[in-house]
Amino acid sequence: MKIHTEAVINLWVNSTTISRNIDLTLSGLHGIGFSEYMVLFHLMNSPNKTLRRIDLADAISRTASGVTRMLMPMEKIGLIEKEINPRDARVSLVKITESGEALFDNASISLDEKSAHLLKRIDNKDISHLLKIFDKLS
Amino acid sequence: MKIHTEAVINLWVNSTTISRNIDLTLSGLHGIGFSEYMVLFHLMNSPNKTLRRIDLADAISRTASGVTRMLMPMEKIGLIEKEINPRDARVSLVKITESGEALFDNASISLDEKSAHLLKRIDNKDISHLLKIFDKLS
DNA sequence: TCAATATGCTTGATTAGTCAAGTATATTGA
DNA sequence: TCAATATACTTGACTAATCAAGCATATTGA
Repeated sequence: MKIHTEAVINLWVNSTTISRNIDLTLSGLHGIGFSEYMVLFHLMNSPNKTLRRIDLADAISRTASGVTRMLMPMEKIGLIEKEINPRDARVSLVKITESGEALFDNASISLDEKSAHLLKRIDNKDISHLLKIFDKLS
Repeated sequence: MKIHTEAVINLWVNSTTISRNIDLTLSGLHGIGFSEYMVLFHLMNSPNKTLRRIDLADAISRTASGVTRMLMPMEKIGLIEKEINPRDARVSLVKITESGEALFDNASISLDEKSAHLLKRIDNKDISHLLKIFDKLS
């Protein structure tokens, strides 16, 4: 078997297992899944903590309609809010709320713990190497 | 941000992008998604090319009912078939068919090409290192 | 021995996501 | 200028997966 294929399969297997695990942890403790966490994560790391829906879709590898559906309950429970773009009326901006930020901060602590646990068999040097490799991918 | 968390997030982001890409390739060329390919993959690597549904579920990080639903169309189009376990009537074994094997072989070629393309920016030494790190995870 | 529990699987109801089509607005180029 | 095209988003119809409940069979321990 070709090593690239082996790498891709291993990537799939491990990330599937890991994200399932994290989904369970986050939803149990904070009521959101890994995808919702990633939405908040991208918002937190954006200028003005605001993003266009289409860019959000791109960031989390989902379609525009997937994002629309996903944000509906998140807006309902007050994690995010809509903002208008005065320059372009087609655009609907998404902004994280105060309570969204608070939840994100708490969820981040849980994620830190869980991540450390999930990767406990990998030493720090290998983790750094892993990050360097991922950097080359993007 | 903690490096373990960063690694987990990068793993998620990259594997999401990559599996989306592979889904498109495989479904366009062979009519199956990455998950279906992984089912065939695990069957091919099992003694007798046969597995219990519950072990399959475990291997691809899905629930038992997810596997039941997923295998229905795969059986319909003749990629897999049911086998009885004479020792335990609760169990329904899954076996890959001849035509399933043929499709798997063809799909593997496409996957090889696509994987090489997706990881083209990573050199072979890094790929090997990546595999070693993944080994430690399991 | 056989009631209690555990295991393997399927099904009904629900949720999450996709695609294709539609709406509204913006941009482009003859 | 303004028709043609492109972009951002939403919606309806569908597909895929989940969970909880249920059924059948196996295993366990008093």
